[in-house]
Amino acid sequence: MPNKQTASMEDYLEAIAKISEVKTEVGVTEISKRLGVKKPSVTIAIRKLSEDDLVEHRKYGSVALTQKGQVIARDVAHRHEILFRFLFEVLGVEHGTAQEDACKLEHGLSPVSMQRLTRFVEFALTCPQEEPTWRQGLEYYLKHGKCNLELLNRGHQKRD
Amino acid sequence: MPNKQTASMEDYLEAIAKISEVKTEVGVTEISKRLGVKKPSVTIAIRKLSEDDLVEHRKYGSVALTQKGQVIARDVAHRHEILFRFLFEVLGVEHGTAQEDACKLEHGLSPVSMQRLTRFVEFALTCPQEEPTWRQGLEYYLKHGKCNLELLNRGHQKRD
DNA sequence: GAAGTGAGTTAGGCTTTCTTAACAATCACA
DNA sequence: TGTGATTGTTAAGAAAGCCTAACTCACTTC
Repeated sequence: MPNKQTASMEDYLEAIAKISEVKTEVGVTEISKRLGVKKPSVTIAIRKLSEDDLVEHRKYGSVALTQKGQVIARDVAHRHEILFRFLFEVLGVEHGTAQEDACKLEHGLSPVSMQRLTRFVEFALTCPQEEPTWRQGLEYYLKHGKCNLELLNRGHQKRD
Repeated sequence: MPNKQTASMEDYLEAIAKISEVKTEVGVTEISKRLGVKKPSVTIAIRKLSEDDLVEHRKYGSVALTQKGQVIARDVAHRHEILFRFLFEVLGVEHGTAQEDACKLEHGLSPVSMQRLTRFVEFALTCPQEEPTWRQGLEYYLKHGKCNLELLNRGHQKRD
């Protein structure tokens, strides 16, 4: 039972994970700043996560993810990462916007679609290194809203 | 002032629009079935939308979108459509899942990203008709998780 | 060791969205 | 025309998330 969490709770878990990459102690204030919510909201969220065994927390102490919490946090972060890369690197969306959008989308995509998107992003960023045409064609299309026919013709020859 | 609506209200508007494509009268029960919520929820939502001048509604009568309501509904439907086509036609996600996911994502994407995605989907589905390699390559990658090198080599020759 | 400061918590309240249960209007048709 | 089924509405309330205000705790500093 991977203990399905709400979008909001997933955000808290993700935030805690991100902060503990950088700091040894994760505090309520830090989480509150990162997520743009007030401290009481954090306290309450932590209580809930704690009841679900996703974080470790003693009153007035610092917060830490449990094993279970880490699993979910990693999953969310992964979803975020993929979406961000898709928006930023493939579609060329501006950095900040891509981050914001990834934050919102990361909770709505089914595992199946996520898996497909992951593959797609990998494909887009690694596979066609020696085949510049389609990424170039995409870039052109994103910019101009129509195909670059010249590029298309240049890029390949009819075989037999 | 385009009267920013919540995800939920957008769903109601979209549903009303979809139903009125098929039926002359849009009823509470119909909306309720389509969105999978109970009728009182619909009544309340309609009251709210009515206060915002997005739907026309007399007690016990049928519901209709106003001009303003139609604008928003069309926009939501468009976002849905693009996301669906991306998931279904480009990524090959199963029809039902693609619909569900599109429903969730359609509220979270910024206009900028949406515009880019639209372009991308157009590009993917129309441009490379004479250039089978990249879609084929993608298909292969989605299935096997790695590049089809043979296809890559077959698809183009080094120029000069 | 008392006082002040910053961090964390509790209490109470608001909004959104949904629910169930009970009531009211409308319509079809005998 | 009256009655029963369908449709729509009201009332009351629950859950999730957020907020402000007011409190408590812990830690530093003199």
